[in-house]
Amino acid sequence: MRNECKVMPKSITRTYSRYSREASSLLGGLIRAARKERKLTAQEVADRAGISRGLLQRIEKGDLKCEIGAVFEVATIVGVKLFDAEETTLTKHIRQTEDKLALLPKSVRKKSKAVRDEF
Amino acid sequence: MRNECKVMPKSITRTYSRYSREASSLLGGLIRAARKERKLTAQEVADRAGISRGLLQRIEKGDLKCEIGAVFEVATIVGVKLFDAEETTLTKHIRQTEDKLALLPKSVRKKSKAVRDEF
DNA sequence: TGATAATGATTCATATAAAGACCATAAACA
DNA sequence: TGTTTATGGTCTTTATATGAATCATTATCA
Repeated sequence: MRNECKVMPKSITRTYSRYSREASSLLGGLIRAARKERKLTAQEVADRAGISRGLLQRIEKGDLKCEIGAVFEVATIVGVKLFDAEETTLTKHIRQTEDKLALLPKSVRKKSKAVRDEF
Repeated sequence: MRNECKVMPKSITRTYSRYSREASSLLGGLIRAARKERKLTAQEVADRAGISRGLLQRIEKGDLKCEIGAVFEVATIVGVKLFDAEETTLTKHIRQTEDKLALLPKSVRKKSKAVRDEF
């Protein structure tokens, strides 16, 4: 007898681009390499980041389904710089981006679909 | 009467370092700026990334509690390069990291706590 | 080489992120 | 300036990521 379940749980399977997968994989590898270079155990880093060892494992594997905050924390702890920018420069960058945003239009307007290019 | 709830739901409040917060804020800002420059609506980008508009909003705000996969997807779509590396270079980088890892010891060993430095 | 510690992998319960629908506001363009 | 569209926020439900515990395997060091 097929379909034993009464209601099929419709799971949402996300798909990721190759670039995303590779970027995450690289980041995870960098974190792992940095951790070993600094001779830190997985448990130590996990404790310092306030996460579980299991999650750290997934992060180092480049699992895309981790919250970005945990990844950034771990990266910071083991010394992997995001954007290879210094702490001081980072704030400046943020301000520059805000300025740039101020110049751009606040909302993007699309042409109406009722444009008559039918024939 | 205090303690109305039978069981207190112990919520896990994560704390983040300033660097993580700033890095995420910067990334979100870059994404938002890039999206506007390319004249894409939030809905368009969300659809292409396969996420909801609400999640995109949080990503652009630099919310640290988003899955990194969604953030990377969006970044890729609007043209924000992680690691400012080309797609081709990325694979090479990954390989280099793997090589580097192969040279490092497979597990990190801490000195036993029973080290007698008591007095 | 033996003892100990780190890692890798699984499982389960639970906190919570995400989707989806909704409304209010604001901004763009005719 | 009126109309339409994009955005920002809130709420509820559902899917799922995370923590915790456990076990097997491997690697390190005495």
